[in-house]
Amino acid sequence: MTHQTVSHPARPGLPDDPRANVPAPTPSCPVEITLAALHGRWTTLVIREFLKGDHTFSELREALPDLSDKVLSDRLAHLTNAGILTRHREPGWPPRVHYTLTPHGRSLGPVLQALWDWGSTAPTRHPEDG
Amino acid sequence: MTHQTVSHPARPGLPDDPRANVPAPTPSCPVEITLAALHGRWTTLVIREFLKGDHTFSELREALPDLSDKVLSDRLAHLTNAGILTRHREPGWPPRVHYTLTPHGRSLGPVLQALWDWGSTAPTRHPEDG
DNA sequence: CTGAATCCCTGCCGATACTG
DNA sequence: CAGTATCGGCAGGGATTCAG
Repeated sequence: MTHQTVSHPARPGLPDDPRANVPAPTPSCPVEITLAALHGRWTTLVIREFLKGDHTFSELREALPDLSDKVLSDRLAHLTNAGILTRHREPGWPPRVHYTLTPHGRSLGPVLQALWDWGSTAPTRHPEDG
Repeated sequence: MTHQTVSHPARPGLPDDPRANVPAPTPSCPVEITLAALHGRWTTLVIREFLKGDHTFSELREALPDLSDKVLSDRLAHLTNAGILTRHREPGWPPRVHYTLTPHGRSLGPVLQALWDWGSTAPTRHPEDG
């Protein structure tokens, strides 16, 4: 599709939705939901691997050698829980677990694209402040 | 603008840019740059206030009563440092500091919109896992 | 009024060792 | 092979207090 049919408010980023009028960060805010899904180191890189195709645990380990087993396991559980991945354990030996991107997970593509686009147009960087 | 003129790769979220082939999370990745800009609790809500218009320190305190002075100060410094806000100290008394969104900061609108849109289409939520 | 300094508590991430 | 259990370091964020 080339264009979304959801109602576009006059000012981008300011949807006229009741959930937008929040006095504090709340998990029910859609923006927070997305940031929570992407939360954590390595998470976006893991999603990026899945945008190329599905993987098993070992394949991911090869693709991201600096990522420890524990954190990889955490990320996969987190993303599965968020409805971004589905887990499929293949019977037999050796045990192999296959992870696949759900349609909802694949729809993260444009989101990552938006993040990439903005980050590519950075003006002047100020290294301090962290 | 209604439409971006940057080259769109065949698969969204998978730009054919050398910076995309990273073996580990690195600050030079545009996605990481954007996530770093939005990083921290309250950050997106502060940006949201500025999408409505510029504010002083006190006005922000009124708009976000549950946000402590220290964290507000941290966020403003962070966003100023990231080129999203500009700081203007008005002479005279009482001291007032005016913060304004830069063009680069205003261009975060579509990014927040993308985050909102994806978070609005969440399928089934699994409360566990945090 | 604006914002920096300090203290404490919590949660993330990495490394290692262990289990089905 | 694919995880879980545990521990330690470190950075984030809230409350309070102090300064320009």
